[in-house]
Amino acid sequence: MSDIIDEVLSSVKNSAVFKNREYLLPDYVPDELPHRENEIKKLASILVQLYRGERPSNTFVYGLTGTGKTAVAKYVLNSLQKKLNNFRYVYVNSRQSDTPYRILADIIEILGNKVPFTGLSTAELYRRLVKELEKSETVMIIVLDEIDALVKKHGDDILYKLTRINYEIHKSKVSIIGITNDIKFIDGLDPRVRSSLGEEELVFPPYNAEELEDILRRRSSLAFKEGVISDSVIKLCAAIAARDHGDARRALDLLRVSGEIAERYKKKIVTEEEVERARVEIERDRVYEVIATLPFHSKLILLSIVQSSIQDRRLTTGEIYTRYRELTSIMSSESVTQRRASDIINELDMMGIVSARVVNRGRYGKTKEVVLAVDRNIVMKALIESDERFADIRSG
DNA sequence: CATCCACAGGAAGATCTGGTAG
DNA sequence: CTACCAGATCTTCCTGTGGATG
Repeated sequence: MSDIIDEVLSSVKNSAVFKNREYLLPDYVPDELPHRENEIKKLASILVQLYRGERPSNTFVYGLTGTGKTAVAKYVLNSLQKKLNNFRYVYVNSRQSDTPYRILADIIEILGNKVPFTGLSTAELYRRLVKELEKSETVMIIVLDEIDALVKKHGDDILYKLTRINYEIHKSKVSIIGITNDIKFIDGLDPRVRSSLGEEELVFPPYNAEELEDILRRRSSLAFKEGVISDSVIKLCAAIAARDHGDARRALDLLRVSGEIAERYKKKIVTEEEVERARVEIERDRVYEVIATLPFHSKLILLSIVQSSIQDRRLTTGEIYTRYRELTSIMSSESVTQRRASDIINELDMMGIVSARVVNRGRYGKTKEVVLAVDRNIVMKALIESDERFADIRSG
């Protein structure tokens, strides 16, 4: 038994491919951020107010995913922290902590106080945060990453409260850095929030293919052994990611998974073939994961879509709902209303599992046309494996 | 050219879970 | 114990709508 474990362990230790895989993981923050020098400079010059103990302007940071927004923010704050000791900062990812309650709880916890996981009112948490800030006399920088996700779900109320917090505290000062992928989202904000949060703005352009190549080269020389990665593989990964709005994270993932695949098949070098496989595998894993964690009725709606799709025919909400009702009656389960089903279809669309678009068919009404956007076999696999209630339902 | 299909999707609130405070 | 809270999910009720068709 332990032979097997030893074998697996030694295969990782004596990897033929990787020198140090960590450098390719998404949460690794490199010592230098190539091609983001301008952004670093701009952000630093905003935050440099801290040097005089003043509150820096609230700042909006825009840029598509994988353009280095988070990395730059963390990098600048960490570097400043080392040089100046007169401020504190909190980083909150508002996709993970996607409720007002969690945001406040996270901030308070990082400040060093425990709060219950649930049960209090947000007003109470806000009060506690104020109290916590009044304990000491510092400048507090709050970084809210991916705030668009939060605002979409819960509105801009918390943002308003956070921007107003300076009027309630006297000893400390708070400054907010809001990071967003979605530029349009600013327009939907309450004008008061927009003006106070957007005192400064910083835009991150996507990386172009050359810049991506450079980044990949630097990282792969740290992560891979000599000669494993050829220049053409780098170029391919960069090209794929550049096509997808210059997402560096995507490019790095691609490179890492390609390496993992090469390793799994006991190859000594990574070729274009592994990159292609990696691309497929990354997408498949993402889809599987998303489906497996869906709520029960969302899964049922999805199953209805799979079962009623014949080739690439587009389905209407009504057709899907009819099949869904059949399924719930077979399973003797409750069913949700069509109103809810319509929202669920929209959710599946946003996750990229189906593609839905609203069409007007004149006399034949307004509806959504829905097609499955992923391989049905993966859908079935994910459904069957994630919930035993689907175990005996086969496609057809 | 008005009609009317087959829904879209907004608003408000109900129900339930899993919690706190005193 | 009571009173209360947030958040997820869902319902009920609703108004809105582009264009094929009679």
